[in-house]
Amino acid sequence: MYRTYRQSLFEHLRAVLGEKFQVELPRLTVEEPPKVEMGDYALPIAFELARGLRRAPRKIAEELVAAIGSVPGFTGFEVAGAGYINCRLDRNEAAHQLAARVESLPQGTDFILVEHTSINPNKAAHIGHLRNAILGDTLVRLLRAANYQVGVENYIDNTGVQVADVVVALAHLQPMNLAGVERWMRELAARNERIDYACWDLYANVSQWYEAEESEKKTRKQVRLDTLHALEAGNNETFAIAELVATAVLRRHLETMLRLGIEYEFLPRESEILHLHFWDAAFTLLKQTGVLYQETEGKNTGCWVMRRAGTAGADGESPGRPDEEAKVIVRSNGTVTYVGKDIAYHLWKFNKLGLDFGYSRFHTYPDGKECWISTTHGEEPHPRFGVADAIYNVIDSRQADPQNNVIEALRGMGFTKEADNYHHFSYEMVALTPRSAMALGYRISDEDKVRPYIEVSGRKGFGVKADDLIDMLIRAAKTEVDARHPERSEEDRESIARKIAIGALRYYMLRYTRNTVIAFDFQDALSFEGETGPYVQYAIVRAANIFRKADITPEEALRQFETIDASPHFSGEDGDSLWELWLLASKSVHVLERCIQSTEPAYLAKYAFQLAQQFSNFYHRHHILTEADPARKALLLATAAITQRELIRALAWMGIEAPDVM
RNA sequence: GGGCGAGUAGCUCAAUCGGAUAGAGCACCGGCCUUCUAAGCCGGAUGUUGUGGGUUCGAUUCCCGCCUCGCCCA
Repeated sequence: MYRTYRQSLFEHLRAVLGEKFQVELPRLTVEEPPKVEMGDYALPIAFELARGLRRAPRKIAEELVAAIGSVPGFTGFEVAGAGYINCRLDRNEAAHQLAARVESLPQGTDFILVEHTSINPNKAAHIGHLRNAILGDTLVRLLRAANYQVGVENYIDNTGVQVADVVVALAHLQPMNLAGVERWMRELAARNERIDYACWDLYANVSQWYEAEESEKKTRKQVRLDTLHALEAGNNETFAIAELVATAVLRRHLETMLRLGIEYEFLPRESEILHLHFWDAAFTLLKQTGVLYQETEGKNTGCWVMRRAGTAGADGESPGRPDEEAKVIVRSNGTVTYVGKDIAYHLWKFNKLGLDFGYSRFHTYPDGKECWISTTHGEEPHPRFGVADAIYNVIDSRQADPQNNVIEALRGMGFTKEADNYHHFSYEMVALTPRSAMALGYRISDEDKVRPYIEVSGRKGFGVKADDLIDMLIRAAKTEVDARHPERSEEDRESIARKIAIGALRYYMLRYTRNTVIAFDFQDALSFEGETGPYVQYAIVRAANIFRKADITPEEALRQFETIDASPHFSGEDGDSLWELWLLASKSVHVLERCIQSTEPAYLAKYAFQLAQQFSNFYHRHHILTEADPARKALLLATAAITQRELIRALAWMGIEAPDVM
C-alpha cells in the first residue's frame, strides 16, 4: 500500500516536473518526515533543483506545490522547513485500501539460484554456519515473496582438505579400514551418538597431530597430501571412507538445518565436478578466450595464470616483466586451484559449460519436498538448476577475493551479463566474546581476554555447535512456557518452546547488518526480551488473544471495518499515533523491496521489531474489548488485525512463526 | 607491502542517494498487574559520530591525510 502510493506520487511528480519545469530527474528521492503529523512522504527535491535554478529552495518548493495540483489518494502538499515538500495521504481511504487487500510485488520472471550453508562435511555445524544458513534461507524467502523463481543449493566440498583431515584421523590415527569405519559408525548409532560431533573432535585432534612432533611434521603432512590426492582421484578405499563419512555428516547437517525450517533442493558435490571433468571444459574455454595464459618467466613460470582485476597486468604499464600479481589457476605441476574449479562450477550455474551433473534423489523432507544430490550417472527425469539468470552466493567476507576472481574470469570470457548478475552475498563472521568462550570452558590468553571477540575455529575445536545452541534455546524457552502454561500438554509446550527458540535464534542472526561481526554472547542470544524474535511473536499472540476474547476472526474484523468512516478517529494527537501504526503496517512490501535491492535482511528484522513495538504501545493505550463506541471499536479491532497480518508476513519472510500462546 | 571492512551513548547495534532535533535494545534508577497475558507499557540520564583538513544551503554519510582494530592476498 505504502509502496503503491509512493509509486503513483513518483509518477505524478515526474510528469509535473517535465511539463512545468522542463527538468527530468533520473531518480526522485522520497523520504519520510520526522514526525507523522507532518505528513507521510517528504520530498527534498527543491534542494536539488535549487543549485541548477540558482534560487531559494523554499521558493521553488512553493511553486512546485502550486503546480502539483491534486493526486489521487493524497489530501495535500505543503512546504516545510527550509524547502521540504510534505505529502499527506487521505488516512481513511488509505486505511481501507490496506484493510481490503494484501499488497504484493509484480511477478518476476528470472530464475535465481541461491547457494548457502556449504559446510565442509567433516564436523558439526557451528554458530558461524548458522548465520550463513539463516541469511541464505531468509534471502530465498524474500525472493520468493517477491515472486521470483528460486533454486536453493548447498555446495558440498566432499573431496577437500577438511574431509581429508577426518579421513586421516580415521584411517591413520585409529587406524581403520573401510569395514572398520562402517563398524565405528554402527557403534556410534547404537550409542545414539552423532557422527558430526564425533568428527568435530577427530578434526581438532588430527590438526594437533600434524603439528605435535617436529621430527614427524613432514611425514604427517605427506600423509595428509596423499589422502587429499586419493580423494580427488576417486575409485579407491580412501575415497570410499570419505564418501561414507561425508555423506553421514551431510545428513546430520540437513537435520540440524531442518530444525530451523531450512531446506535445500540440490546438493552439488565437488567429487562430481572432478569426475565429470567440468574443469577440462572450462579450461578449453578459458584458453580460447585468452583469460588464462601460461607464464614463461618469474616465480609463476609454467603456471596458467589470470590477470587480477585492478592490476596493470603483464602487458600493462611495464611490459616485458612477468605479472607477479596474477592469480595462479593451474599450478606448474598441473593441479588446478580451488578458484579454477569454482570458475567451471559457475559456468555450469549460468548454463555456459555445456555439461550437467547427474541427479539422484537424496532426501525427502516431511513436507514432501525433494532434495537432490549430484552423481555421475543420475535418474531421469530431474529438475534443472544450472540455468540461472542471476545467482547469490552466501559466503563470508573472507572469500571476497576468490569470489571476485571468478566474477572477473566470467567477465573476461565475455559473459558480461552473467558477471553482473553474480552476487557475492557477503557477510562477516560470528566470533565469540571472551566471556562466552570462558563460559564454555576454553582457556583464554590474557591477550584475548581484552579483545571484543575471538574468532571461532573448527580446526581448534573452538566454537559453539549449532545443535547445542538450539537445544539450549529450546530448554530456556520451555522453562518459561512450563511456568506460564501448565494447562497445555507436554507436546504443546514443547512445540511452543521450539517456535520461540527458532524465533530468538533466527532474529538474533538477522538483526545485525551483514558487515557487522557478531560477537556471539550467550546472554544476548538467549534473551527473549527487548529487540528479539520472541518480542515480535508476543505482539502477534497478544493480538490473537484479543480476537479470541472478542470472539471474532481478524478477517471478520476487517470486513466489519469496510463500512466504517475512520476519519474522525484519525485526527488529533491520538489519531496521529493510531494512524502511525497503520502507516507503518502498510510499509511491509516497501521494506521487502528495499531488503532485496540492498540484499540486507536486517532491515526487515528492524521493521518487524518497530511494528511490534508500536503495537505494544497501542495495546496499552487502547482497551479494545471495553470500547463503548462501536465504530471506534471496529477501527481498533481492524488496527489489531492489520498489524497482526503484517507482523505474521514479515516474520514468515524471516522463517519465523509465532506460537498460538506464549 | 597491497586490497577490503570497521571505529557512533557505559555495553551491543541502527541511521534509505548527502537531509529536518543522530535513534533502538541491554544495563541502571523510578512508576504501572482486580482490565485484551508484565516475554509488556510509561518516565529518567548519557553523544567532540576515532582524529585533522576539504567539498556545500546542509556531512555519521562524499574526498584527502593520520591513528586504532579485524579480515584477505603476497
